[in-house]
Amino acid sequence: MGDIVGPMTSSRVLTAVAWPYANGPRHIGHVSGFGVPSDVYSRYMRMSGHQVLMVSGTDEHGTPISVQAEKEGVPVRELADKYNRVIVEDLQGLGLSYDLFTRTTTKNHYRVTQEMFLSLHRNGYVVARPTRGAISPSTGRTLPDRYIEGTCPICGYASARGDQCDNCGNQLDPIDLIDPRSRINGETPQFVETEHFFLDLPALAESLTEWLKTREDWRPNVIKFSQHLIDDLKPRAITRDLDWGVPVPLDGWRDEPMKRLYVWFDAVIGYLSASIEWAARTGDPDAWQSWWLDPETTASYFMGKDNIVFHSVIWPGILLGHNGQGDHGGEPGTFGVLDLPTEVVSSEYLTMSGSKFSSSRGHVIYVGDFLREFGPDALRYFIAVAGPENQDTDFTWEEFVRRNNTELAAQWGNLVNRAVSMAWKNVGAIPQPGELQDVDRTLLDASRAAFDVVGEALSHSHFKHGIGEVMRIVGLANQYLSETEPWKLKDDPSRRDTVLWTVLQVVSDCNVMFTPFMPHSAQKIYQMLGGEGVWAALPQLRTVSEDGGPDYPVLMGDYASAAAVWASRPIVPGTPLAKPEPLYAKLDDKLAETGPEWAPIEHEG
RNA sequence: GGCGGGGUAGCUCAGUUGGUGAGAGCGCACGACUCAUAAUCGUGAGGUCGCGGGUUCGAAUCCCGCCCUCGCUACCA
Repeated sequence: MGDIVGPMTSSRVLTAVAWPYANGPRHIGHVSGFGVPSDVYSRYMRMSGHQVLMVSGTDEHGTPISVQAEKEGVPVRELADKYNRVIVEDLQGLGLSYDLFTRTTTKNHYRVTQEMFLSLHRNGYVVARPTRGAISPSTGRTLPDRYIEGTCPICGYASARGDQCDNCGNQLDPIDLIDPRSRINGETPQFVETEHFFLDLPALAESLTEWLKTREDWRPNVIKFSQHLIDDLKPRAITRDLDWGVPVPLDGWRDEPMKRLYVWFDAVIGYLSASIEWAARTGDPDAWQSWWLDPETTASYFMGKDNIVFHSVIWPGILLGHNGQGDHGGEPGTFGVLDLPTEVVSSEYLTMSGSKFSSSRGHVIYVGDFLREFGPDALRYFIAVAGPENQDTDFTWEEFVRRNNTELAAQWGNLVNRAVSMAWKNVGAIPQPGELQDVDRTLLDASRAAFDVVGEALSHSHFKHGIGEVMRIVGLANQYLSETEPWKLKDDPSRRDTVLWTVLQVVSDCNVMFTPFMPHSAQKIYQMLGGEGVWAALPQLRTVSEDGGPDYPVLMGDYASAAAVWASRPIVPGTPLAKPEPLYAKLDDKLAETGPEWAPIEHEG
């Protein structure tokens, strides 16, 4: 059995995955940033014996969802329901193994969010103060800076955004714009004095700094960016003038129709509320505590780089304040002394033609469309091997077709196919090996050694390195077949069977190591080699109820009972084999030139 | 403007704490094999490691300056 490598000695792992925003369907850039990496990590951790709790949900509050609802002419809750379901189905289709994927519009989430707020308030880390902000006169809602445009007071550019002028690059305050107007409906914003609650980050700065000093193994961009932010913290408003969100649970505020908690304040609390909901749904309401109150638990957060500030500063600040561990102390809050993040893993951006995915510019490939045409493992493979792990990465159909056809299908799929075919044709079962030769042992040793190398890489979220090492073993196995030429050993069946057994064992090993990356095909290969039952469990879509609230869909799954273990699994000679079917379909080269109908490549002209 | 990431073979990228003659895949050329999804295996061509200085016995790898590019810049999510 392969050792659990690296510093991961704790047995419990909390995988906290960024919450997709439910104002529309998600594109492949989103899932390449948080979805697939967090799932590969969680599946690996489960296979190596850790108890994993992987939670997330759709983020459904905030101005953009209200705006989108008006645009579509539906009530805001209806809009949230619609995109919640679309996103849930996309993530299920990808095979992301959430222990619970829920949403922020549950009663449970409202309760947990309000308790967190109250704990912070009691400890004095949340304070009310008057502030001036823009609102829409027709709706009374907060108008975020970027929803305001006008003429730049510095350069005279007519379409400057409220926060920054795209023409001269200067940072702006929306109140300084000449002739300001709302980008939503063109009306003139009203700048009003209003009272809001602020998270007192300066009162948490010292504690945050001390904590951040202990975080040494984060990706460099995350740690540097965070340290820089902490040098200059200002109090941050955590309420908005809005009717869509979690109410402020204080007298005088509770029934105020236009005061709600800021969407980001409630969204990060989702990690905790989802854990609590998960515990309740599994019949042990206190089970979440093992992942939140035990400092030995590893808590790994996954997100795109635009979310770093919320996970490395704001959320830890909220936790410290709740725990009474800020610069002026306090009492542990409602939920006890909660663990801060151990790892904050941030991805860069998947770009298209060098720019961010953008639905408004037609630069978008939706997850649902992609899955319908190509299936989950082709996308998962691509993201793992060519995703934006360390730097912005351009998605091209040409690259996707090439990776799929020459790597996934030709190198790995064909190895499985040729090995199983030969054994099936000659023996009809997994052959009985004779005495091993050096060439056999060399390949087997390389394959076994890879478990530690790949495991080490995955435990540190080095996905490209991990999957590259597995592909290297696949290459060694193809070389091995060229050298040993089992198809020429008809007059030496014992040697032939030894070679076929060897290569099948290595196919099995590679399949174990590919399992976190491609659970769907891993299950098929497992069965192809005689395995029975569930090897790599997939998430299930369930409809659940909540007292006093409407039913809603969630993803859950019974992953612990799956057979997958991170170790070489001895294949059993004599196990009957069937004629194999190709696992990975090759794509038409024309796709590389034209793109699919639903996302055609635009040629310049 | 400030901060951060990149700039390595035609393309996409690896290159741990500076050290044997700089790597992989794809593409290209030639060859081998024919079990397999016309897959696989071998050989070869091809690089001033963005530019200019510096530290060092020695730098793609450290320091300084510059150029190009992408992103972030917190009350957008």
